[in-house]
Amino acid sequence: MEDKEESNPGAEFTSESSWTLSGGGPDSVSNSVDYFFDREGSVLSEFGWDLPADHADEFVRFVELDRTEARPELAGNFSGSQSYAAADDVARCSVSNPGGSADVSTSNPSVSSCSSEDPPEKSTGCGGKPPEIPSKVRKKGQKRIRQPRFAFMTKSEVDHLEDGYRWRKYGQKAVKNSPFPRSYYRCTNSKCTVKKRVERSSEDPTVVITTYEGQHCHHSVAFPRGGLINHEAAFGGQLTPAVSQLYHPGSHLHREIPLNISQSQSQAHQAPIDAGESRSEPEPTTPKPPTDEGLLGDIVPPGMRNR
DNA sequence: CGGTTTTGACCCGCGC
DNA sequence: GCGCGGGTCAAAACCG
Repeated sequence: MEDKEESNPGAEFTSESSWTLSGGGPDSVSNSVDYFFDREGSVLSEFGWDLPADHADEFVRFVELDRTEARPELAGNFSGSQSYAAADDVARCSVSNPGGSADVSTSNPSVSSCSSEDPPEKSTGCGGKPPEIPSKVRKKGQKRIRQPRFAFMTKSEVDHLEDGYRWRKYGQKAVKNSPFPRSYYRCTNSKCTVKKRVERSSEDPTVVITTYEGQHCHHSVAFPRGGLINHEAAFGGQLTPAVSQLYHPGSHLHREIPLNISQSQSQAHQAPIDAGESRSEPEPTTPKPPTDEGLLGDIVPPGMRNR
C-alpha cells in the first residue's frame, strides 16, 4: 500500500509553481525517442510498456508534464529521463501525424502519470486525499496540489479516446485562442482521482491533446494487471493514445517526442506508473478486492461507453 | 432509476 | 486591486 512512497518521493505540485520544460529542442528529439524506446530502462519499459523500438513511430507525442524545480530528483524519476513541459508547451509541440485515422474508438491513452506520486498524505489518486482539495474545503492560502501530468498528442477525430478506463466528464471550458473547448474528465473510480483534460489543438484541429494528471490506483477495465498480451495490447491499453489511431501504415510519423532526456539520476525507485497496472501494480492504499475492473482477465475492449 | 453529460456559476492564481 | 483565464462544482437534463 505504501509502495508508492518509495517509488514516488512525493511530488507536490502546486498550481503556483510553474511547469518547467526541460530543454528539449528539436535536436534532442530523435535522441529522446531513441532513449524512449531503446534504452534498457526506457521510459516505456519503466512504465511497463514493453514496446519495441519500432513502435516509437506510433507515438505522436508523449510528454510528461512535471515540475522539476519542485523536485528535481523527480526529473530523473521517470526512468531517469523525462522531459517536462508545460501544458502549453505541449500544445505547441509539433505533431506528427499518423495519417489521421480516426474512427477507431478504441484508443488508449491511459498514461496515468507516473513519475511521481504523491506521498500518501497527499496522495494521488487513490487511497488518499484527492490531489486537489476542493476549493470549498481548501483552506485559504493552501496551495493547490497538482499531480504530475503527462500529455500527449494524437491525431484523431474523436476527442475522447478510449484508454481502458472510465471517465466522467465534469466540466468543459472554452479555450482562449482556440475554437475548440477543453473537456475535463475524472476517473469514475471513486478511489481514483486521476483526471484528464482533452482539447484539440487550435493549430491542427485533427490533433487531440490529452493531459493526464494523477495516477490510477486501480486497474483499467480493459487491461487488468498482467493482462497485457503483447506490446500492442500494452500500447493500446496503457499508453498510447490510440496507437491504433495513431498508427497508420503508410503515413509518415514524425518521431518527434519532445522529450529531453536528462538521464541524470535515474532513481533507484522504480518508475511508478500506473502502467504498472499491467505489471504488478501495488494495490493502492486499500487492499481492494478485484473490482469489476480488475477482474476482467482479458483484454476487453473498453469500447464500451464512449458515451 | 442510476450514472453521465451539460452548462452556468464560482473559486483561485497570476499578471498587470 | 482588478481583470482574465483555468479549473471545479453542482443542479438539471439526458440516456440506457
